[in-house]
Amino acid sequence: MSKPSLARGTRDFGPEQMAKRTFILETIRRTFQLYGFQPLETPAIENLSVLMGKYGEEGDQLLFKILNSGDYSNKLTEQDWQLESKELTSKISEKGLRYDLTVPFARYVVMNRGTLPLPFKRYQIQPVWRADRPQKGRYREFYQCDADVVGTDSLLCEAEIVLMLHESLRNLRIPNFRVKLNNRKILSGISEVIGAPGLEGQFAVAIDKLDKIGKEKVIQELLNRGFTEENVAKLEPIFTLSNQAEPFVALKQWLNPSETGMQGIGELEEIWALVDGFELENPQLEFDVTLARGLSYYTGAIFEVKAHDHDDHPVNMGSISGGGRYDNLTGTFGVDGLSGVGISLGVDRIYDVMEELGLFPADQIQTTRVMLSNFDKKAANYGLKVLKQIREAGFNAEMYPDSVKLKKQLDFADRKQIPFVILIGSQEMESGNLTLKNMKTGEQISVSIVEALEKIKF
RNA sequence: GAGAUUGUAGCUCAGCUGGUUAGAGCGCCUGAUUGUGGUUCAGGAGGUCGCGGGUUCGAACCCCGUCUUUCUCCCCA
Repeated sequence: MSKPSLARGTRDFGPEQMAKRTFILETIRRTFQLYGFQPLETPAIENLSVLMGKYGEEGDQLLFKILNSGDYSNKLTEQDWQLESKELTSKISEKGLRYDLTVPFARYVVMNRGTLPLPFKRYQIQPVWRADRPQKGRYREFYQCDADVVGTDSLLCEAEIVLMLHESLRNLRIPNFRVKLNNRKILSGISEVIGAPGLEGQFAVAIDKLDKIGKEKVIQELLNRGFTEENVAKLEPIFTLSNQAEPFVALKQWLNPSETGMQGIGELEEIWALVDGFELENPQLEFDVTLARGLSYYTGAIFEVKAHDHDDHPVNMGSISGGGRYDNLTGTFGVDGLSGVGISLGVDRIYDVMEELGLFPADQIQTTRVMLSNFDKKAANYGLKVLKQIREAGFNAEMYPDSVKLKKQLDFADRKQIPFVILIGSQEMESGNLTLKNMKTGEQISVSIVEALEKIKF
C-alpha cells in the first residue's frame, strides 16, 4: 500500500477554504449577472483539434493531453515509435483538458452561431488546466471566471468591463487594485514608427517586462530579438510617457505617422470618455503603454488587473485578471467577422491575495447551527421530531448519530464550532422541555421548542 | 523546457563528523467525570526518516536516479 498523494500543482479545498472560495465565486457570478451576462459551461475535455495552435507553440506544450482510450498503441508501426514526441502525440492522443475558457467559448459560438442572440454576452466559471511548473500564484488546475461579449465592436463593452472589474473587486472587499489598459494597435503603431513593422509581437513581449526588469534590460532584450540600434533609439519617448499627466497628447504626436496607432489612441480615449460618463466612483484605471500580454489573439484593448496592498503597493502575485479584444477569434474555426472582448478573473490568485492581505470577512464557515445530543435510542427517536422542526424553521441542524458519551458529543460540537446543543434525555422527555446549551458561554436553560427556536436565532 | 531548493509522527520542527532502540511541542486516543466541550492532571498510541538503487562493518545523514515542495527564468490567472 502506497501513501496517497496529490498530483503536482493541484490542491484539496476543505470546508474552511470552500467557504472562502464560494464567497469569491458567488460574488463574481452576481456581478457578472448584474451586467447582463448569461451562464455557459463547456466540457473539461475538448478535442485537441480545437485546442492546438490557439496558444502558440508554448501553449501547445502546456496542454494536458489525454491518452486515447483502449489499446492506443495497437495501430502504431515501428516507424511511429521513432517519431518525435510531438508527432507521436498526435497519433496516440486526440483529446485534451481545456487550457482557458475563451477558446471553448469561441467553439461554442461557432457551433451555435445560427441560434445565438447577438451580441452574445456570456460568463463562464470553471476550472482550467495547464501543464505549467507550479510556483507562487500558479497552479496546474485553477478556476477562471470569464465574461465575454461577442458580436459587437462597440467600445461600450470595454467601458463596461472596466466598471465590472471595479464592482467585482469592491464587492470582494479588495479596496486597492489597478486596472491597466492598453491597446494592441498602439503597440503596432509604435513598431511602425520605430521602423520595425511586423516585429510587434517581439516588441510586445519585451516591453511588457519594463516594470519588472527595467529599461536597460528591455533594450538588451529588444536587440536580442532582432531590433536594430536605430529602432531602439527611436523608442526613447516610451520611457518618459508614463510620467506625463496627459500621456495621450504626447503619444499622438509620436504616433502621428501611424494610422493604426492613432486608431488605438482614439479607441482608448473613447473608452475613457465612456467610463467618465458612467460616473464611476474613484476609478483605479490606468493607461500603461508597456502592457502587452503574450496571448496572440488580442487585437484591440488589453486589460490587466493587479491587486495592491493596504499601502497601495502592488502585491507580488502576478495579475489577478486579464483580457482584451480579439477581432477574429472565431476565424480559426471558419467564421470570420465576429469580434469579441472579454476578461478573465483568476479565483485562485484572488484567494491568495485576499489571504495574504487578510481581507476575508470573518464568519464565512457554513456550519451546523444546532446539534441534538443522542443520549440513547429512545431519546434520539424523541429528538428526531425536534430536529425536523428546527430544520423547518430554517436552521442548519444535525443529530449526533451514535449514542456515545455526552463528553464525546459535546467535544464534537465544539470542534465543529456549533454554537448550540440541545440535550434530550429522560428528564427532558418527562418534562416536555428541551435543555438548550450555548456552547460559547456554557449557559444552559430549560425551554420549549418554540423558545429554543427564538434563542438560536442570535 | 532550464536553474536553484525542500521532504523525519496527523501538524510545526530538532536530530552533532556516518555509530546503540530517531526525539520535542502541538494534536490525537483512554481515564480522572455512567448527563456536559473548552482548562487541568495521569497514562497511551503513532515513524518503511518521500521512493528506488549504490558506497560502507554500519546511512535520516554520503553518491546516483526518481517523485514532491518552494522560488527564479520562460510564459501566464
